Amino acid sequence: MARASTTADVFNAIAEAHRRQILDVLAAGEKPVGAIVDELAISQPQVSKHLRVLSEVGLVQCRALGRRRLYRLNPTCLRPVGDWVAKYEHLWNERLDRLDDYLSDLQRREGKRDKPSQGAL
Amino acid sequence: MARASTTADVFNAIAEAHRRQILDVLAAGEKPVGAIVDELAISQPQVSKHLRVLSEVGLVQCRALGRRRLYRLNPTCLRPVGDWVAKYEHLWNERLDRLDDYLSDLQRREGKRDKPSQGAL
DNA sequence: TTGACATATTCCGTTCTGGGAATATGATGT
DNA sequence: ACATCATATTCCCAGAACGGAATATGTCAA
Repeated sequence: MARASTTADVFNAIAEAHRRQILDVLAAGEKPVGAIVDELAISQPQVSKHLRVLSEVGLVQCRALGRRRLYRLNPTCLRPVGDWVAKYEHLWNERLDRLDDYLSDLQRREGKRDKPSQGAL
Repeated sequence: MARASTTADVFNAIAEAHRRQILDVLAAGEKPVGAIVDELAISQPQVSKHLRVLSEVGLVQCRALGRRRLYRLNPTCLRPVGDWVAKYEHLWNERLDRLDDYLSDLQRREGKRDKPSQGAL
């Protein structure tokens, strides 16, 4: 079967560092291809190809203006990624979470902090 | 140059759906390879290969116990991904953000809501 | 030691990739 | 019509991927 297509999935699309850089540039606002080429050190054909991938997964949208094409970020498509990593966020913030829980418990119950907070992992 | 190695980067490592599934399984706690093979519908060699990739980028860690190998999630390595998508979170929550801003302005200034909120994007 | 079990590795084939170079498409201005 | 600018596409290549099948490694039990 070989590797999945980069356009199969937002996860595959953002696996490429250059593509993430392009999204970062577009996060500042709608821009024509040339502006991306200038900001990053990528050749124009490469930028166009990456933009094609990003647009096929819906991460960017295009609008023609004269002989330029303005690309704009469509951040909604990053939600699946955000949701997926969010599941792990509390794990790498575990220490802080426990502190928060502890403080919340202190505030709420005023001295009855004894919940063992189910030590999974 | 061809495509980047899956072990080059956490982003590349999690691009594969099967690898994300494995991480999801391990989020519940340390498990031997066989348990992952049972929970998911992936052959044992494939699971081992995916675990190797995940371990090379640091996403999982291994511990030998008898003839089994217990794999455990190392969620810290997902932070770069979390941080990267976090930059976009406020964009896909924009409507809520604007509502929040609006309400804050209402509360703070009591009726002077006229700031055009700089329409970037 | 021998056999059964748990996991890792190697070999193979198909598929898809990112980059470079060259070229095609398309719009603007004169 | 023409030259120029802005972008997209095609052709090519080396490299890497996943999956399957087979095999190697390593551990326990008797």
